[in-house]
Amino acid sequence: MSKPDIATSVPRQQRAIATYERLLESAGELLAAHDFEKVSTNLIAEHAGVSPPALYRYFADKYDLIGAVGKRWIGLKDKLILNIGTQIKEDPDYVLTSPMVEDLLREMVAITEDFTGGVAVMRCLRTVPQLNHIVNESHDEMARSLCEAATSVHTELDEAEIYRQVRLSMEIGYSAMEFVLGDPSIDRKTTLRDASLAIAAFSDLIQS
Amino acid sequence: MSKPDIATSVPRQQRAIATYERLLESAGELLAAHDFEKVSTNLIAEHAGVSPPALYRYFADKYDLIGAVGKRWIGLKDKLILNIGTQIKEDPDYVLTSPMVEDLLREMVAITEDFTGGVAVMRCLRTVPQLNHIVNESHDEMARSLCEAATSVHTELDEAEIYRQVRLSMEIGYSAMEFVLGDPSIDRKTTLRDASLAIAAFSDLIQS
DNA sequence: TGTACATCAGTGAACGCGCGTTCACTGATGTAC
DNA sequence: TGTACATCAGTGAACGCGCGTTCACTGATGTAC
Repeated sequence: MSKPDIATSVPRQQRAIATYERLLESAGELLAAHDFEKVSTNLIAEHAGVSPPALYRYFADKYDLIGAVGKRWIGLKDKLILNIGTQIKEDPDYVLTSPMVEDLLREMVAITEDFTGGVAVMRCLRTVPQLNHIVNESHDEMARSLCEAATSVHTELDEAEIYRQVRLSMEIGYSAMEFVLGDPSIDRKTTLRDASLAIAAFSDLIQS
Repeated sequence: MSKPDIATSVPRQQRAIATYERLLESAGELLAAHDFEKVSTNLIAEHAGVSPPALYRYFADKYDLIGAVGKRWIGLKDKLILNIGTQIKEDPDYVLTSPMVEDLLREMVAITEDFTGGVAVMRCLRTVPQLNHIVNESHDEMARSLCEAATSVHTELDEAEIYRQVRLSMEIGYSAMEFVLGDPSIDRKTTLRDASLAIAAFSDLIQS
């Protein structure tokens, strides 16, 4: 699924794995420094120290490459959410509160800042039509997962309604992250607290 | 300011005004049907029934043209916000409530749907780096305006804090609009209500 | 009211550019005997 | 342990394409006398 083109191959030799990794890193570094449209395949290859055709051995096209970078970042972020689902299932008395949502947002912001080019990657996942499905699929998967965990423990909850609430929470969380990461002059702590209060205001999963 | 290049001119003759308007309309119609990157200047000109160079009489470049479309839409949206500022100033007892915010969001959604290519225009204002400043300037201007209105009437409010809250409200409102406009399967009414509750949860301007 | 003239509006053809991508190829690596 | 061979990894050069934009020009409009 992540390798749509049968012509692309998975790196096997050490040298190949190193090249693959350098391509991903280069894409991240270049996205951090330039607008998406300036980051061409030729530039990525050059920055990675390989010739342009080398890129097409591992990636079907430009979007497949940038998408692979995006999936790495989004995977880190998703792990935090999946953890919450696990805790809900394991402990029937587990309750989410808005400070916990605030911590979650802060951790996600930290992950994004640690990830090379993370802020730019986050932006262009939302921004580039060909990459959009990656965010949508992740949000959908995460919402389903949380939803399934919550309704399996609290059977009185309406699944469709919880799903909708979680999806909206993710949209709000994502935009709050983009807001604080995009404008360093914003009071980050207060803004993330407000965003968590905002989410708590309508979510049945969060104790107010 | 909206005509950065001195070589571009304002349309004077009736024929010219018609051409100018057709270019804006064409851009909107094409954005509604195709991804931003597929909407080229040549395509816009063709769709408007003029030759490509005609476009450069009125617009410095592609972004100036798309930006002009964006400013039209954003101007309609901003009028609603400015109205609220006016009401705050005129009536010292005027209080905002979350249902009022919900109505505001609904009106903005309606305006966007009525505007040709509005949903696409909204997206690419956020999406295209060269157009980003238009949204940022509008949000900043609107936040300042509301802030000034509120603090002139309620002098106990902290201006910087109110500004931050209003900016965050706008980010959340914008993303809620993108969410419901981008996915027709979402329960629109409930989601806009939740978004208004979310905003009310942290805003000192809104009575809870 | 008619005409001369300045300015405005729009055209046809072509441009340079950099993009993503492909081709035919060479060199590197790993493996079987 | 050495060698032959298959496969993997990466290269140099070039491609077609469509983009945004410009140039030198013609035709349309409005205005002054």
